[in-house]
Amino acid sequence: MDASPSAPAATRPGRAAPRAAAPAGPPRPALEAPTEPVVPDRPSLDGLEDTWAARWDADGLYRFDRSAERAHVYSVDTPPPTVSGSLHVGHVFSFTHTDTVARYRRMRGYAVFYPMGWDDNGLATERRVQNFFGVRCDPSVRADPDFAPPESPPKDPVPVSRPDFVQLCHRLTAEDERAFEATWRHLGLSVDWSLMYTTVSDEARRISQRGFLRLLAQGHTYLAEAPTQWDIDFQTAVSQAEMEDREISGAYHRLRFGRDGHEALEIETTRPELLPACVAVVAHPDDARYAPLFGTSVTTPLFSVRVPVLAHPLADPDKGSGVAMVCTFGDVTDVTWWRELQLPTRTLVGRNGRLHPVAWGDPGWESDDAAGARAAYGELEGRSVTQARKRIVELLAEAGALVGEPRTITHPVKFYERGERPLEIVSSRQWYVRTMPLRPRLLERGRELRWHPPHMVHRYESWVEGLNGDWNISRQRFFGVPFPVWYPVDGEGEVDYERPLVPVEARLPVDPSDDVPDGYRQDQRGIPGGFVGDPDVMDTWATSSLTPQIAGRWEDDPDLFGRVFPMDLRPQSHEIIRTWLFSTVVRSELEHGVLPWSDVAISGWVLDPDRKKMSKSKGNVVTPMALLEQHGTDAVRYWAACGRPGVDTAFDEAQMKVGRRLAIKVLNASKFALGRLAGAPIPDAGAVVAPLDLAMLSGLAAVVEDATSAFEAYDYARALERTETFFWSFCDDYLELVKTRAYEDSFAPGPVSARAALAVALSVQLRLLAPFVPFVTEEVWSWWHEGSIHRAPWPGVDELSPAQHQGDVAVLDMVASVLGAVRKAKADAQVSMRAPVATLSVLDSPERLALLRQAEPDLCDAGGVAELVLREGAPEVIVDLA
RNA sequence: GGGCGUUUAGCUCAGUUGGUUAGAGCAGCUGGCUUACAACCAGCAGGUCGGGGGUUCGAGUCCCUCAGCGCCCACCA
Repeated sequence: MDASPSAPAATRPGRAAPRAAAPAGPPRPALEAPTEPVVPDRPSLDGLEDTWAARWDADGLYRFDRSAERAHVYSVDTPPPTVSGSLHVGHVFSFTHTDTVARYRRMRGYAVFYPMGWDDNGLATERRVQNFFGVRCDPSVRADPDFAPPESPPKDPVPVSRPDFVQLCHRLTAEDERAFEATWRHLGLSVDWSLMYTTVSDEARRISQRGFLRLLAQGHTYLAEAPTQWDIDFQTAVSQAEMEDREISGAYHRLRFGRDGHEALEIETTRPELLPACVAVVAHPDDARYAPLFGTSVTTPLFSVRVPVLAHPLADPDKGSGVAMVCTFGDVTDVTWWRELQLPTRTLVGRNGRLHPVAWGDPGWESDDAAGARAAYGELEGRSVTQARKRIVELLAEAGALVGEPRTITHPVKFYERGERPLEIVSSRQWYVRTMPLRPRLLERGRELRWHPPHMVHRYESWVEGLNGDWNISRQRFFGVPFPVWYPVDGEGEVDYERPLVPVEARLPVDPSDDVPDGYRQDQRGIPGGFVGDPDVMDTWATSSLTPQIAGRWEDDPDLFGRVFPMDLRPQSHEIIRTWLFSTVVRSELEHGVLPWSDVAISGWVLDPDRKKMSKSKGNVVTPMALLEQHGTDAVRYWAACGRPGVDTAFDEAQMKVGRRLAIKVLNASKFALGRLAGAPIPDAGAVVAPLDLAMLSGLAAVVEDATSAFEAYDYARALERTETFFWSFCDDYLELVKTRAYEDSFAPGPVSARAALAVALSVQLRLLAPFVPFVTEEVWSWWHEGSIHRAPWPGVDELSPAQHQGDVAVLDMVASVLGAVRKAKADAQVSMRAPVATLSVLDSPERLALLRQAEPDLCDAGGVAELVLREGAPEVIVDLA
């Protein structure tokens, strides 16, 4: 509701009581007096984007006022788009939603902190750089001071050094970012470009590294050698949040395990190639079939390795034969069994996805037939997982250890979301953030957040509840934020991972592959008694989880940070709740002990007309700039703003055409209204006395209240819908009804009332529409105001006084319905709407006729009615055309 | 397997605590150059509100159940 202290909390019969006192907001901006209207002869939408975007920039219109106190600040944790190509229509959609909210808050008087960031850190960028230039990062290549990328991408990628590769990343992202910014300006996003940040900048790297060091100092992060989900193509570890299931085809292979003096034990597996890595077989503790075997051992075929038969509740009696073989590591269940049953480790698959050499017969690789195992493994070693699978099936069949034919199935397998081959689990050393102990707290925090729409909280909760391990933040990649850590090398040349060397915060950002830890010299790198730098970079989310801190310049500018953090709004799409939203909550909780924002607004996806998510791979992506130029920005924004919060919305050019019509209507209706106001001082709302005018303003007051409460609830779409509906009936009915009276060259109360009502109604409606169609409303506002509409106050019902106390909406409704009957009669008679009506007879109740009497002349003028007869009777309208 | 959302006119969608004959836009059809707007205006037609059951004086709205579609999560041998 209106926060202005001058706004009377008036209650009227039949209207809901004012809502509970709004939280202390900023003072309402003053509404400047209009100037003499100057209306173009032929108003047009063409070129408005360029004109006004340049003007807003020159005027610093959206500059954040950093002197504002926290209670008067509205801060937005804008999602930084990934710089790996181009923006798409989904960005336009969701960023428009946020922009309408930011514009609303600004008009409410808030100092809006609305930055833009570019996420140019990470694998997506590496991939784009590789393809764009035709290069491949090879850390073993030495940096070339005269390095230049190939003129055009060659067939075979050119290996380049890590520093040169990173330079190319910077170069390409900088180009992309310029194009992105141009698109956003054309879209009219009201961001403060002086707050722009990138996730690979020195500032972002400093904050990211500082955040890591704080986690380390407080024991929230640790280094561990452990089974790790590994992408064999990208050659990097992957966290749970970056994994997805894909249904692929596989096959059950039934294998025969030897038992001394007994019939063979049959087990089924989809990964027979991991048989050499088998460390146990398990069955369910309650499975009577296998209970006698618990505690005994069986022997693997081909490799003759004795493995124990163990009981574990995760074994499913209904799956396969009810016995599973445990390998290190075939899947995450193997990891669980390995950990909980304290099984030995026999790793097979290397980081390149091939089976590495194994010392059969040595400790850890004992076999009853080491020579046989060596021979069998010789057929597999060096092969890829799929090749090895094919070969071992042949070997098993030859050995008579394969029962029947493999049964083809389709089953879900874990993939890296960007990857092309199934993830393998390898043992590796990684940095982890302790999220598991935090889960109950994180669930509480999730419930404290205000979610828009509310049901999105379920996605967060199911994610947190389903976490199965701490957050792995190490990535074995090149273009990212390095870990600010070195390790001492002892006299034997062994790296001591237990005592990492860290820099003081004042040194950040550092690159440990280039910089030297305090107390060491560069020539001690990699030698006994010296040091080595941590070779990895952080997970992209380890940096992106700090966007509130980066945008708010945490520690670098404490005054600013104190005014914007915790932030008010996190806008984002639902697909990254488990990554960006979750990780941001984690970091804020660990570092600051608070939620990073009070509200989160989740936008839906843009679907193509076939109801599929729009994506590049389907080739159905329309570039935003082309769209904006074709339909006009306001039209595209209108389409976007019609998409309900959190609801997937069809890409619909027809809806953009509707938006364009609305924008044109705003021009034309304004031209009409303001044309009547030229040449004399514009009367204010106090001059509105005609019942029809008061009725219209009363209706508008209800729209203002509705639009305001909708925006407060982040339902921009409802605010637009209510405003738009009113605006069209305002044009179709009210403007037609008052046209004649407003044209009258007179200062009698009637004509003055009409002109005052037009001025007030236009002013209020333009401001209600400004967050949605910022260009056309600014254009029209400029015809009769000095300043920008986007710094004008959001309308309050007090502006429509005294109308809200005296108006009766029923007057306008009644008159409009009779006018509608007149129009229908003319349409039925196939005559012009201008055709005269000799006699218009209205039969109705005395009460309704009384409503009509209050606007008799307006009705007759609008309908071309010569004689109006009002009679009591059963409701009927008789139109007697001349 | 668990969960969330969704299903209203040919299409895209409103429908806020249950309350007259269920609304809008687009597309369609019929007319109209009307000094704000022909990039316009007026009018018409079009729906057993996914199926079934229940609560109620009254259900698109609340409850149960089934189905379709979409998504999220899951230990996937």
